[in-house]
Amino acid sequence: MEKELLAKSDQDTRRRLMEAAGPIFGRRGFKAATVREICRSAGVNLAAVNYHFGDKLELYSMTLSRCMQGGLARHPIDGGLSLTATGAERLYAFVHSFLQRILGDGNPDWQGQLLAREMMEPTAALDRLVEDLIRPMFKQLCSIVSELLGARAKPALVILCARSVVSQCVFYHHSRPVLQRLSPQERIESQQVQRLARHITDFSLAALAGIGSEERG
Amino acid sequence: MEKELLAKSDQDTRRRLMEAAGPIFGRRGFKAATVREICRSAGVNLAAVNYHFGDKLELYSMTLSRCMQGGLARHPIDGGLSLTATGAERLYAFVHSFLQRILGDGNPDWQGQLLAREMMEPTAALDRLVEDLIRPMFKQLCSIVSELLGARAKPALVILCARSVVSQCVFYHHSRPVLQRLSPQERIESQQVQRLARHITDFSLAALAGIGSEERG
Amino acid sequence: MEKELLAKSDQDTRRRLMEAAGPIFGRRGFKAATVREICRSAGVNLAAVNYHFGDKLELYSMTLSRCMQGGLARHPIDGGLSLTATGAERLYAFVHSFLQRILGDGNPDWQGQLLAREMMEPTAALDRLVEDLIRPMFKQLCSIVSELLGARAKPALVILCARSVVSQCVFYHHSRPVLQRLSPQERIESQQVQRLARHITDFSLAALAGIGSEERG
Amino acid sequence: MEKELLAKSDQDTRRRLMEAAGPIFGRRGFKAATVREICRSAGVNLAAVNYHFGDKLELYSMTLSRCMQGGLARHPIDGGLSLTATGAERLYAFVHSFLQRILGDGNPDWQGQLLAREMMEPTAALDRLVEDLIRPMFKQLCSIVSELLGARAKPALVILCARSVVSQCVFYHHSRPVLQRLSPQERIESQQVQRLARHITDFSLAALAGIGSEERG
DNA sequence: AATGAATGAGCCTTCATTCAT
DNA sequence: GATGAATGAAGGCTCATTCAT
Repeated sequence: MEKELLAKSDQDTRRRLMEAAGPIFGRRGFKAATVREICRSAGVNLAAVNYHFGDKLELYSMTLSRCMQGGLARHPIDGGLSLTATGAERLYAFVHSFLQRILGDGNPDWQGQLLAREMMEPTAALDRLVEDLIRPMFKQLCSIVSELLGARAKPALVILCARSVVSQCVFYHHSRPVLQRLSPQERIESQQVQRLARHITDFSLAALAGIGSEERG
Repeated sequence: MEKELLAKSDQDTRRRLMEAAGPIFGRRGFKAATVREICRSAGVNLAAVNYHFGDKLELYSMTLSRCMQGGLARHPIDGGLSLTATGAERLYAFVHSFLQRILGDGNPDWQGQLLAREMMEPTAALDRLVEDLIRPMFKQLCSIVSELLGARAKPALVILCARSVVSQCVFYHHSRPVLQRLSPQERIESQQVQRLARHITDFSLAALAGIGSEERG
Repeated sequence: MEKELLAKSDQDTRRRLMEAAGPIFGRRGFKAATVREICRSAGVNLAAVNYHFGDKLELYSMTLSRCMQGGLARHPIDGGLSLTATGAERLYAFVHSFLQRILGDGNPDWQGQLLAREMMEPTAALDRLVEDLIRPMFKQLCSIVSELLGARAKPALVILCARSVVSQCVFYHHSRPVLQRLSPQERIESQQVQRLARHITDFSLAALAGIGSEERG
Repeated sequence: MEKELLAKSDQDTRRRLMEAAGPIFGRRGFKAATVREICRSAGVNLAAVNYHFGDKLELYSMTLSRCMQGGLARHPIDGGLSLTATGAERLYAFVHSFLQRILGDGNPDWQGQLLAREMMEPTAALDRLVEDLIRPMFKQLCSIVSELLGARAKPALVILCARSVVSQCVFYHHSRPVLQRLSPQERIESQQVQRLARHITDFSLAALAGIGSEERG
């Protein structure tokens, strides 16, 4: 009856479980992650997952949605730019904050992995993820691209170009194991984020400046 | 007697296993796929995997490399270009054959999924895959990019630009579920491959034409 | 309801497993014994071994050490001798309790077989067995031998003589099948234990009295 | 059709199998030894065991009986002593040749292990082993003991004493793993055979000289 | 006569889940 | 409300054996 005095004070078992589940689901994937490992990591009883969440899948869903909300809160889409920023500045800000989110140091990438897995092997949770998080972000990028394209900004071209920009960012996350093997000496880490953001921005600015203005030979 | 009329047409248990393993590993991933399901699907005995491949990982490894070699055979990197092709033509050929390999073909999507999974969650098989297939392909792209950059082709820049090109291609595969939800009306299928290849090439050509020659404002 | 009437009388699955494991490991050996047979014999679920012991080897290890401790508890090394006992009395007590342990008791032969197997074909469990149980027992025998040798008790000789004593005891167990075939009419059973203990003690006392004092002819 | 020219010339596959089977059965035991390992070691096809011997058990039986015959041929029971040898000399010769057989260097003990296993877990083959090999050897030892006991040589005492002698020899084989752990620094190898034979003989001679002549107090 | 290929039974282990306090 | 104990289903793998040349 003095249980409340212990660290595992009653109801926060739920919270501990979700905090432990995030990295493990992220690293291992839904199937390969085990309830045992999560419970051990959370320091709770093996039966706690079924008791608090019913089953493994429900714990996964909860973890995923909590992860989304957290990511959105920590890295606002517009990175706190002034309204007078140029298109190039806004593009750099977008790219840099995107890279920061998926390559950054604080949380060791499990959030990125968790979302990336969900994107490859979608569950019902992906629909909400797209509407709440991804679509707003993509619309913002489209407006930046649109501004940079100026008169050439037809809707179809804007979307294609926005995809070209964002693809360069996610590439460094999705393909990281391949990149590490192709260039073992290069460290794709947080110190490199600036350099990568600079290149992606430059590449994209040049592309946006040139595309559509001349006919292809 | 001659043979059984349908199953086990020759002594091709090995081939049957690999053909059955591809889609299953692709759909489920290495861990979640079961040897039992693969054997059932191949119509062979459960122990056949051990006999022919030693263990599950080796079967996976073989399947993976056969999958990529098959893709390369059907869509050679240079798409049958003449030696007099311009840099722009070679870039288009590269991009188009790449997209064809991962989006086109009759085969559903299991080949793409298989490779995408391996890149996100590498097993021991990735090392061989990178050395045997990815690195040569990447080097070829680097030579194209280098030609297009001309005098500005410093090694570091060439690599970054090659990544920017290839990232736009893989994006359409890795992020397909997200794209389908962002633009439900758009059908990202083999008919679209030409249009996408055209855009990626144009975007990249413009970028390669402009990058490094002028300072960013 | 109270409980089930017969099986699973308490929460003694652990104990039931160890009791079932003893005879089976003894009869079949570690490798040939199967977890399935042990669980069936114990009336518990197949996964209980993993839950309670981690794996088969740990169950074996526990069974082994419990078996030897049980034997020691039933037949203490010094057989309840007074402190004023002579060396000859202590030697007889040692030999008699040793034989009782491996030949006597109601239990059939599985305890002896279990230990004999482990000594011939050691697993990781033997190390612990030697340190915890065999070495103390051997040291006790050495002290008895040392007392009987008196002034001739050089360390090397003490060890060799102690081995000579203990070897005569274990022989009746290890070589039982051969002895039964050599002397079919003789019943090597618990009734004979006293007679055998008497011979081994006499033989060893005479040896210890004579060895080292005279040159061999 | 030129198969006869190869090393695996036709029929000696049988011989190769039996030669390979001996050490493997000896080291691992019947159950733990695998047909695969034996065939690989013999350099023959996996199916050869079943083809030549019907099954694994028959190969084991053949190997065992061949091993017995070989052991008998190499180490004659009486070690080539002159007929004028004293009892003490004959006892030493017996002990030394016995130890040589089970601890000696030439064949790395697999024969001893094979026989020891058969003694602990007898199959039908043990009967023959006892009659052909062990009983003659034991009778010879009895005659030596009888000579040394002189007037005290009652049949029952002779047998008990002969067992006490032989038990000290086999002990160094059966309990070798325990001895290695009890005295890790001591190397129980062929160089030691002489020293051990000397001790066992001295111990036994002293015992035989003293036993039965005086009453135990 | 001899073998590469294939098989089915069985092994130990792991898993998410449920039960009985 | 929360947990240690127990469970049944399944997984990958190994084995001796048989089949089809």
